[in-house]
Amino acid sequence: MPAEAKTSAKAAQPAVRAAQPVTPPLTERQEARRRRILHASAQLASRGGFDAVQMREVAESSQVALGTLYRYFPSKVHLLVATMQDQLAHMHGTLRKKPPAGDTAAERVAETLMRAFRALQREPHLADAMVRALTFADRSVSPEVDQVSRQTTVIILDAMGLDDPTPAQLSAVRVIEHTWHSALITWLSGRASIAQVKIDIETVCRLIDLTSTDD
Amino acid sequence: MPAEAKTSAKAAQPAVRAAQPVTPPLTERQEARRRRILHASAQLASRGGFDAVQMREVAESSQVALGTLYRYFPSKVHLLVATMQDQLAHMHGTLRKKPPAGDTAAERVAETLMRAFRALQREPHLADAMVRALTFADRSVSPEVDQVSRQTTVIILDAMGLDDPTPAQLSAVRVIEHTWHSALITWLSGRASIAQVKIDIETVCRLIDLTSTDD
DNA sequence: ATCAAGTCTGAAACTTGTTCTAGATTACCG
DNA sequence: CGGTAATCTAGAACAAGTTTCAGACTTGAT
Repeated sequence: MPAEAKTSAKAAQPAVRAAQPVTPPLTERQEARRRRILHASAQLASRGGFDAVQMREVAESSQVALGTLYRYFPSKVHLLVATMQDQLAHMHGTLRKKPPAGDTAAERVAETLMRAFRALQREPHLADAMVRALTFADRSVSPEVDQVSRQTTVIILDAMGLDDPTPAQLSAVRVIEHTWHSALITWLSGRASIAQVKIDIETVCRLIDLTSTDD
Repeated sequence: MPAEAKTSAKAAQPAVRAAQPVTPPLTERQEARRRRILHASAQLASRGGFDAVQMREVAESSQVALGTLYRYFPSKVHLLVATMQDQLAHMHGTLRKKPPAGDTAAERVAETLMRAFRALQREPHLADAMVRALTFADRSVSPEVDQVSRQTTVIILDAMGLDDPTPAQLSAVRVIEHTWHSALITWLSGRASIAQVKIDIETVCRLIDLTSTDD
């Protein structure tokens, strides 16, 4: 049974279950299919954003039957969130190579996020598709969205240079993530400029300084 | 021509235009129709959230033809954002009556937001519909979403007790709004507890203190 | 009161996400 | 190799948002 296909229908189990733990063995061809699907998804998204990722087209592009696509990713949102996980992994790798150079944790986090932001600016449609999916996701996608969130947290903590953060620091990180997502949305929907997003990120990163002295 | 019907199609004008300025005279019956629609929308949303607001049902409930519904609100998202504007106005009125009592601006803002949060908890499905619509909105809804954002800003500045905020304070307010929206989403999708949202709000409100001393 | 323009209605059509089905194909076990 | 269960395919079918259209109704101006 392919990766995300655990919660197959959206009417069934109310309970949450882990997304990582057990990845039932994927045969090579299945792995290849999964990869083709994600690739097609990213490609279509890079063109027209969320709306351009049409399930029939993804299926066709990736040489897979519609039913199979739905077996791998139980909904369009699942697919796009998985696409985001994929891209995030890339980005984390890239970021690791050149760690941010700021003096303070706040500066390094801001720099890291701005770097990520510039990467998103290169593929604004892709960014649109992924971010919209992420915020539109309902409970049935929670495990996957949570995974993205955890991954983001790791990236930020990395930038801060922390191994075991205090609760106050985790709160600050959560708020930074909130701001990050929401600022992206306002940018994507044309309600905020790039400069504005930069300011917001820098502003929220000040919270980090607050946690070293205060609380 | 009814209120939001300015940008009638989504393929037409790329330009943004004001939502408030000119409200071409609405006859009484039109005003009544608009009200019925918003009422039906809120009612359906209060049951099953975003998914339960089905355009055909809204039309039927409000005794209006489907085509008419679309003339008043060019999409489901427009409708729900308008519903949110409506509810926000209510809330602002309610909040005005009992201003928050905290000593610092940060406390008052946090208290105000928590009060709003408790109101949303009373109608979680309605909250779901409105917030999901807000974050899912694409550029064609920008003016309306912006209006909601401005309204929220006013509420927060009210709580801070400010007349003309500095740029730094406006940044802080924007970050608070980001956090507010995103925290709501994590709560609505079951990824964060009420307590967690409270902490996030309190955390981000500290930024306000930062703007009085620093910068 | 009457006419023209604009609005509203009811119903059908179209689009795209999602589900379902019957029949091939593939993977694995003995 | 043969059999069986799981997977995949093609395609129809369904659901809900959106568009379209012909005809009835309102409104406002003359």
